[in-house]
Amino acid sequence: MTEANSSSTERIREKKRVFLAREQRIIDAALELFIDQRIDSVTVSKIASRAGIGKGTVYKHFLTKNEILMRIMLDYEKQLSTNLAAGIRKAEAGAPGAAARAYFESRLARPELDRLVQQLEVRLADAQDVAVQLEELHRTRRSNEASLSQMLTKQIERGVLEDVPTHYHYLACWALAQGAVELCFNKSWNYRLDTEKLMEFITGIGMTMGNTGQYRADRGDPSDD
Amino acid sequence: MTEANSSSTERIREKKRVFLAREQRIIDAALELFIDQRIDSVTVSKIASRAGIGKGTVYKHFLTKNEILMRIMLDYEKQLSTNLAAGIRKAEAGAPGAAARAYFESRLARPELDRLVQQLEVRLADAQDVAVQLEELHRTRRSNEASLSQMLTKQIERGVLEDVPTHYHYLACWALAQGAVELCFNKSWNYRLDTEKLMEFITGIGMTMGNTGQYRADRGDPSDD
Amino acid sequence: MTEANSSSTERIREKKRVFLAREQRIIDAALELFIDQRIDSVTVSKIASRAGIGKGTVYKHFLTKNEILMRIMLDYEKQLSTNLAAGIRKAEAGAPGAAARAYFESRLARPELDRLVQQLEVRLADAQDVAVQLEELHRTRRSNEASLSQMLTKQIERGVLEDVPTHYHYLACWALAQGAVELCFNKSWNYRLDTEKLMEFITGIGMTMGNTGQYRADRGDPSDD
Amino acid sequence: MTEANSSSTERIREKKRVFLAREQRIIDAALELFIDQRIDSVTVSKIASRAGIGKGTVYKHFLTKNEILMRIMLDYEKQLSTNLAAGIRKAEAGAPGAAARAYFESRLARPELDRLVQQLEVRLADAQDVAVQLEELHRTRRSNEASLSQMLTKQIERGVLEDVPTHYHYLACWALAQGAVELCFNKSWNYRLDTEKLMEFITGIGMTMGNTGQYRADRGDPSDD
DNA sequence: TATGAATGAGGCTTCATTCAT
DNA sequence: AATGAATGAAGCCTCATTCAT
Repeated sequence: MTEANSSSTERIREKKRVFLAREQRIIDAALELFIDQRIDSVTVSKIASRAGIGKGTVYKHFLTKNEILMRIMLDYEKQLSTNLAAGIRKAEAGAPGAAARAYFESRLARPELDRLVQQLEVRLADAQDVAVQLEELHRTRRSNEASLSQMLTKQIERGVLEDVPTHYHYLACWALAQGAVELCFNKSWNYRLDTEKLMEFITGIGMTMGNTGQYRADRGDPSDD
Repeated sequence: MTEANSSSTERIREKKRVFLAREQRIIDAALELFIDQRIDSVTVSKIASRAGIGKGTVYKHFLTKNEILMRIMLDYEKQLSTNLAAGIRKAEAGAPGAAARAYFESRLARPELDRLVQQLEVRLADAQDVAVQLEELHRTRRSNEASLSQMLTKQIERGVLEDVPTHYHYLACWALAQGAVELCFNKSWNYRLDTEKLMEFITGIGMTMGNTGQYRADRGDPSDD
Repeated sequence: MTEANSSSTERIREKKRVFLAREQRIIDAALELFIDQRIDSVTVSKIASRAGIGKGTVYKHFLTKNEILMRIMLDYEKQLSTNLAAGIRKAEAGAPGAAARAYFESRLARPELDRLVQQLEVRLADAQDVAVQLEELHRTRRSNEASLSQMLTKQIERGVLEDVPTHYHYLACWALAQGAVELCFNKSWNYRLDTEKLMEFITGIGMTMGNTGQYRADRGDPSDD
Repeated sequence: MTEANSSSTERIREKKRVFLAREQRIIDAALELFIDQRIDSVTVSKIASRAGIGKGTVYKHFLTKNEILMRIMLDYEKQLSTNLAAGIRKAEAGAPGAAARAYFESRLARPELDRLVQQLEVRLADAQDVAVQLEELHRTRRSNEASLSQMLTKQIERGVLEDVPTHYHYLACWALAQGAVELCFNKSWNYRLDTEKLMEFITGIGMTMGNTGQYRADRGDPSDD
């Protein structure tokens, strides 16, 4: 019996594993398509076909097309959140600017993905389905604010940062990162080929923006951290 | 005959005037709708109806729907370009940061419009029709680069700005402005109500970003300029 | 100018006429299909194709498929209501049973249509679109109740009908007519070929049901009325 | 061996019992769902899930979804048939109207179920699968006609009923019952709350419809029979 | 010249049924 | 034997664009 049980349990686990793997295949297929082509030219049919499954199967995993988009956003946000948290810890351990650096590097690591998520968010803004999940996403995002504020308050007290509401600092960061990502793809400018150095320059700005100027934050080689 | 000629000429002119006025009405109607509601819920029908004309008439003015979007972008870009040029002149007349300020203020004057144009650009990126016009738009944009570079080079020589390629400076500006606009509408953050002050703070950053720190750029009351 | 005006007016009228004619063609096509085959095997595509127009055109006339069904119901109900009203007038003019006869004859004139409407009603019962129109239909129906009640009250006072709430009488009528229609199509029974006489028999019952028995209502030749 | 055999037989029987019990669970689940919600919103999935089994298992019991519907109809018809037979026996034992009463009471006992069966029948009318079973259902129904006719003939001879073909009498009954059931659910009328009394009134009509008027059939307390 | 009715490709979603495990 | 993931046909609806009047 024990053997039978364990084998049955294992089979169930195996099934779950396969199921989740297929779900990931759908996500991956969607991602590839979204990055390859215009968002609204990506249809459920194309996603299914690229994932190598039938159209109907997609709906075993996601209730609506929007849920696929949502899932991509949530996955991305989770990763970003983790990286930011690590950066905040470093910053509190005495490396001012580490949080900003972590944030920028995380978002600029795969700018095409970051940009995709930005665009998905616009598209899902008014979607009735996934409205709940979207609100949850926003809440998740805001949940980082507390620790950010705490860290920034300390730096303001130490005179490193300008004495403005803490959210001025991190929202400015958000904005610059957002724009930096967009910059990577803007047809007007991307004929420039030194994107990497440019992004480093911008990251540097992100790390020192709002500084009082009494101290210069470390803008040395990123590999320092 | 002369009279007849002139009256005929006038009649033609009048016709042209009416025609152009209607074209503007179409653009205005489209703009209002785009800002009011989700971009892809704006149909040619709605535009025509709000402009007070028939759907078919729209196609006497624009070959495709995309051309309307294109036109909105071009009009906006032209205005922005004018404002920036004025800023550059001021900057060369001895007000470092004036160009950046002009740029930020121009884009942040009607952030909803700026954002709309950003989104339209994404949407038109791969459109086959209007591809030519899009390229023209990009060229227009780049045409400011020469004067910007000239101005920035001077500031670098004077030691005001970091000695990096000039486009680093203005692209960072572009990015921050881009993100600032997006910030105004992001659902995660816009529960903040002091948008105006925040935008001022960011404008200040935009004006000093990339500064060497030897000099502090004017960040005083905007009305100073 | 007058001529121009009148010709323009006429042209507009002509257009309206053509438009309405096409609308009727859609209704007719739908009706034919609904009567020919199972209700849910009738698709918008089929309707359009039988009406000789494109699928999209249907949606110029009706917002949803359900609105087509609704329209069929409303048209039918209007006719029925008119006929019933005439019957009530006759009854009040001294022909007891005339109302019931009018009602039965109206519904049994085209039983396949009456049955279709019954089925459509079931199908539309929970439809979110057309919910308003459905409620209106119900109100229209009920609006006949007042005059029916008045007439029946008189007959009760004269001792012709049993002294029960007036709606017992007309609802019983409704039920019998409803069932009679269904009877015409029931596969278990319709091997009988004397449908006409059977319906006459049932109409007779409808006219006398609820009678006290003191008087025998006229059940003679229908052409008497 | 005998023991082994008997135990094996028992095991087979047990299996059969379990199998049939599950089949009943499927039927019951389907019934509950059909009565709860719109017919076409009931899917095989829902049925299986409410029956507490897997979707695939349903297809071990029924070849198609339609067969489930068919089974519901057959079960219902069987019950109705039994009740009617009892009524006929009573009528022949001297209680004219007992058959009609039995029929009405049987159908009006659970009008929602009766109505469901009516609707299922419409839906299955042209189904290719179950066509055979449907024909069988019709035959079952008709099989009552012989005894009904016999009984009615006697009553016609006794002058109780009008001298028309016997099927006129029972088909009129069928029609009234059919309509009465529909009446219970019609949205236009069901704001009335005295359904029970109304149904009694209609049952009374059903019992006397087609009577010559020389005798008044018993319309007293139902519990008399 | 202005119009708007007509079009139909194409998008999303549902669900009865199959079949490998 | 029981399961439920996979399938894909088919339905409804939208909307940019055309063209006859």
